[in-house]
Amino acid sequence: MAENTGGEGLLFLTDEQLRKGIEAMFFAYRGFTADPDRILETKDYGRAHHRAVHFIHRSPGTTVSNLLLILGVTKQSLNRVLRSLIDDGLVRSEKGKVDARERHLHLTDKGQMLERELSDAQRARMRAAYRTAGPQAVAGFRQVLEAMMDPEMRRQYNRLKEGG
Amino acid sequence: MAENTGGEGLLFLTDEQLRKGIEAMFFAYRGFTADPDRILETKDYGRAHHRAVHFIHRSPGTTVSNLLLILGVTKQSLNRVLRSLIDDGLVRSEKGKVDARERHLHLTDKGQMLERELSDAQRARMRAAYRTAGPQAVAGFRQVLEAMMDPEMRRQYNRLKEGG
DNA sequence: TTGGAAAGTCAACAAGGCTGACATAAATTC
DNA sequence: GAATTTATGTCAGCCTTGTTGACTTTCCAA
Repeated sequence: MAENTGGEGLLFLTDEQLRKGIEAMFFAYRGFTADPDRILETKDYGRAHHRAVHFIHRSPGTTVSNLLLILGVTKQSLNRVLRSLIDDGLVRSEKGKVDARERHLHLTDKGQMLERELSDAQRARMRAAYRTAGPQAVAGFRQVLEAMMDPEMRRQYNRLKEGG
Repeated sequence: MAENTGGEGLLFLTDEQLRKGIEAMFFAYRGFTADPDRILETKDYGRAHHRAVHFIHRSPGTTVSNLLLILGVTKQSLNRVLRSLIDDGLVRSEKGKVDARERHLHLTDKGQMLERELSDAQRARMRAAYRTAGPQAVAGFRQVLEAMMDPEMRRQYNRLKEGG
């Protein structure tokens, strides 16, 4: 079957093409989470912990509210996860100095270690995929993903993208 | 910040680049599931039902074992979902003619209707993203996703890709 | 000083994963 | 033909991670 996904600028969006994209997202996301999941399992954490650790690492000193926005879960759900990370000494929560209602979140050294382990694994897979596909494919990959986001999430993504 | 994701064939895989890819996957997957999730909510189904319906539609007459392979869950987990779909008259389960131990799964008309509704929504978003990003980006998108899959999942994906 | 925002907590619930144990029918092997 | 294996289904119980609702404490700002 001729794929016709080439760069000739034609529209080619058959249902078949779109379905393949949908299934690619499904199977790829499984791969994407597989390595961290294996690590987390050995440590009695889950994906929710990974996400929190990732974004705290990404934006040290971020507040709970901000994290809620990014993760898109309820504070009760996030709190449960943060609670265990704080109790286990991976995350430090500090009262804000300008606004003392806010809690600013940081990874401890122990938290950094877990983050490192998880992101090393995830980056390794991403790196391998990027190498296999090549730079041009990577640019396209990012473009399509970005276009697939909800506008609000795209805002969050771009905010993070430019160091912040 | 110069992005340097262009097509000049150099290696550019900084941790920063990889992190962006990781976050793009995270946020994009949220968008990817958002529309079906909204529809499913109104019908008291979840993502697990969507996945079952999708792959039964995709491979009519598929067996329970095959579905287990593709979805990567336990039979107990799948059974709970199939049970409700069968009881609600969306899926028909038939004893195999050559091997009567197997159950062959089909969508009923009602099941086809739900599948249509869900996939229309998901395709609409995918189509919009593809249009925005352009054909060349789409090819790259698919290449990277494919490279990101576990080998076993890539096999499943390719099996499905070529009608079947 | 009071209203509302930020955060935390308790309780209860649901979806959808998981394991383990067991049942049944049918196919396959010995 | 008997024994074993395979495909499926089901019961029971557990876990994670999401949800809603109610309530409190803290504290900024009008």
